[in-house]
Parts: sequence; C-alpha cells; structure tokens
Amino acid sequence: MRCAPNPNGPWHVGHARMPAVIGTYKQRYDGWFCVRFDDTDPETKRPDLEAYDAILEDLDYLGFEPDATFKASDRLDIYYDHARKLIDMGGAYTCSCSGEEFSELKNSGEACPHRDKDAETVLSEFEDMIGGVYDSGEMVLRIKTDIEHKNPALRDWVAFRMIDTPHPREEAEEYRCWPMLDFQSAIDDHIIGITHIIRGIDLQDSAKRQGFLYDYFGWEYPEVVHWGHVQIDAYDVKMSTSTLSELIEDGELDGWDDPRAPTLKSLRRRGIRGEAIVDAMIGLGTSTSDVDLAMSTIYANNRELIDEETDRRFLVRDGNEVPLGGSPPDEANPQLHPNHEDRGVRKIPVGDAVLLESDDLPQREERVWLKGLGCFQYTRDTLQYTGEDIEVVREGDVDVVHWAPARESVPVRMRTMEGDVTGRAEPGVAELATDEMVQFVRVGFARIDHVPSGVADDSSDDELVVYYAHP
RNA sequence: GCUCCGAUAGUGUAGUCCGGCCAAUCAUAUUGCCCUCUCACGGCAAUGACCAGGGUUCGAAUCCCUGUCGGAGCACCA
Repeated sequence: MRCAPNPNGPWHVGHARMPAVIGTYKQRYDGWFCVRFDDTDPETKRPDLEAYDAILEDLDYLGFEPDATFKASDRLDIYYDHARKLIDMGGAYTCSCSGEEFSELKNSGEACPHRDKDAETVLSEFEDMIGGVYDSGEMVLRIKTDIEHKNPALRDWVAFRMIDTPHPREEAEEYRCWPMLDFQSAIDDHIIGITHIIRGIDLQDSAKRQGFLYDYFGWEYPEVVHWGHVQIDAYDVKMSTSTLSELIEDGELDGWDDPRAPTLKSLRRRGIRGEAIVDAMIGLGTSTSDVDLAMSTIYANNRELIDEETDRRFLVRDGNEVPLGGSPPDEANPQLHPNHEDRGVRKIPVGDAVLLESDDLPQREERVWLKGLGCFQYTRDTLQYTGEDIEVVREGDVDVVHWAPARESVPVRMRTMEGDVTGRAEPGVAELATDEMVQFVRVGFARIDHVPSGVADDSSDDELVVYYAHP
C-alpha cells in the first residue's frame, strides 16, 4: 500500500487517516507500505521543501515507519520512458489545442485534429516537450481513451504538460515537462508493486482513467477503495493546509503547532498520543460518505492511555485570594494519584492565604473543603479552619475544591483551543520536566511545555507554559 | 447540464453481499445514580437510529423501483 501525500505543509488531523488505516492493515496482514510524495506540480501545488520532513515526522508521531519513501520528482525519467512506450503503441498523442478548445470538442464527443498523428511525429514532439522546447500551455501529451465515452471525465485525458516554473527541489529544477497525477501515480503504483490503493472520493474517476493506461500496458489494476472527507468538530478554522498556511502567515495562528490549529503538530504539543488519533481514525472505517470525527473520541482514547500514569496537581485559573485563619496545618498533602496510593503525596506549603476559582468561592458562613488540607468556614472575609473531619464531606454537607497557596504558587500560562488562560499552580509544578503530563484537578489534562530555568518570578517573561489537552 | 457514489441514534460504527437468530451491535456523547478528599478512573442505568414512498415476499435495515437529501468528477491541481 502507499500513502501519497502532496508535500505542501505539515499534516492536519484528517491526514492521519491514511497512515492509520494502511499502517494498521500492514500490521494486521503482514503488509508493506511506502510514502510517495506526489510532487509533480511545481506551480499551482508547489511543494514546500520543509514539508517532506514535516510529514515524515508526523507519521512517526502517529507511530508508523514507512518501508520505503519515494519522491515522484526523482522519477521523471521513468515516466518519460513509459510515455515513449505508450506512444509507440499508439496510446498517446501530443496536442496543442487550448484547454477551452479541447474541452468543447471533448464535451461533444469529437476528436481533435491531433489525435491521428503518426507515432513518429508524436514521439518527436514529446521529446521536444521533455527538452523544454515549448512554453507552458503550448503542448500536452494526451492519453487516447474513448473520445465518446459516456463519462466525459474519462475522455482523452492529459498525461504531461509544460510548466515554466522550476521545481523547488534542486534535483528536479531543470525539468519542464511534468506528468499529471493520474499518469505518474498509475505508473508508480504498478512499478512499486502496490496491490491496494485507498484514496479520497475526489479521485473516484482516477481508477477509471488509469484503467486505460493499464490496458495498454497489459497490467492489472490494484484493488481500490474510495473514502469520503473527514470533518473534525470542535474547530473553527477550516482544515485545509493552504488555509492554515495563510492563517499562520497572517499571524492569526502562532504556527503549525498552535493549540487552535487542527494539525497533528498541535495535538502532539498538547500531549495527545498518536495512538489515540490512530484508534479514532480506525473507528471511522472506510465508507465513501463524508464523516464527522468528534474530538471527544480522540480525547476519550487519550484519557484511557494516560489517566493511570498521570499525576494530579492543582491549578487555579484567575484566582481570588482569600486569607486563612484559625491555624490550619502549614502543609497540605494531597495524593499524587487517587488510584495509586503508593506514589505518595505532594507537599504544598499553605501560607496565610489561598487562591480559589470564582465558582468555588463559598457563600458567607458556608463551609468548603480545601482538597488535601481540611475544612474551612467562610467568615468575615476569611476562611476559618474548623478542624473538622473528612466525615463532613462524606455526609455531603461540604464541597471539595482545589486551591493554590497565594504566596508560594507559581504563575502558569495554559494554552488552550479557546485561547490562553492564566493562573497559578501549586509549587511542585515548577519542578516538572518538559513533556510531562499533569492532570490539573477539576480542570483537565495538560502537557508541560516550558519550565522557566530560574526561580519563578511574576515579573519575568520566562513563564511556565502548559498546553491543555482535554478534560 | 452530463457522469459517478452514498444515506443505520448527537457522532462514528456493526449488520446489507447470501432476507428470518435485528422490537438492530459496540464505542463515544449527554443525563441520573454508586464509588471517591468533588476531577479523572471504575460500576450501574437511562436517552437515542434503519431518509421517504411504493413493490417483491409468509417475512425487508437487508432485494427492486421512484423520490428526497448529501457528496464527488467533468482542470494543462493533487
């Protein structure tokens, strides 16, 4: 099998579907798959030189390693050779009609005057195409199919055209005569030995078009499956590489890994495992209708993967400072993980005031349980320690909330899909390493992205940054 | 306009080929309860679907026809 991306940028979430499915089939049936960059249009689908590696990185993130990697732009001579053979067989002709002219003839089922040229003329004109004698638009090589085919999309399609713009890859910058996807991909699929093709419904007619080519060469066409488009809920921005590229260019997004971008790099930075994405993609199956993938499915998969191993911490968003009274303990010791007592407890210095989220501020005279610390009653603008037992919580009279010490907490910037949130976390969070996952109690899972090297200081720009993953 | 393709709960999916075991599977979502130092995890329960209409048949999600809705192609893009 093959994954044949157009290297025009890093992958968005939808792109994960192809490697997820063929990678999984490979594992299941002891198969083989390659990545083949179909970079045969240096102009309108101009390849981005950085995208080749970016895509391979994304693939690695998803947990797959291709058995081989090809670049179509390395293989022009192969395509030229096959075109020559085809011309010998009378299966192709050079045509200098303009696009509109040919389109009109085609739609009425009429052959153009170039169709009956003898093979020698065609071959010599094709060599001139390769030699760059013609300018863009002057000459194409068409596959002779059936000019009266009932589906106009299949009639005498273009196999090679001239492009004046040099290819961005140095190795390919001299070529001017480029194959169209249908030709290049057809030849490569056979030569590489692809037995099964999966591709989008937009290429539904490709198999039929390429069928004419396979008939000329006496080849057998691979099994082919077409699937519909994937939409992801939960994103405002359109999931298209070119749209994302523009948004980044305009500064609307910080980069391909901005938490608001529907890209694999973004999910990766948020600490979502490739496996969670792959599993969600597998669940979509391969139906030809368009599907909506719910991000919640990816989140649920990820939660299952990380929940057991992720320790709990406190983060208070937009905290309200409340003084403490009544001599509470100096230190709080909530568990690192409720299901794993053996991991021990955190040590959170309490101080003389704490931060609470607005929703958690108790009403006057109401009691509240600061998780890991104890019971307090809100009296005269302070939280008075009552010393009551956990029984008050079990009886259901007292709510338990998370909190952070007002003084010895660390400022945190949490980047989310809805924008940045600031808050303060228990001091232990500053000791964590980049890439570690945390679960902020009653907030959600997040990945530690950047930990300041020096001592935490509110005035410094070097802040602790985490990326929010999901609830 | 011409040519293809598709339609099962909010979402995804199984079942459709070879009609009955489907008053329709599983997951996710939502809600409620249980557990718990309130999150998460786990347990239990509830919610919720065969696009419509005809036909064939003892029997249709499944086969046939029509309609509706949706998607794709008709490029010198991929």
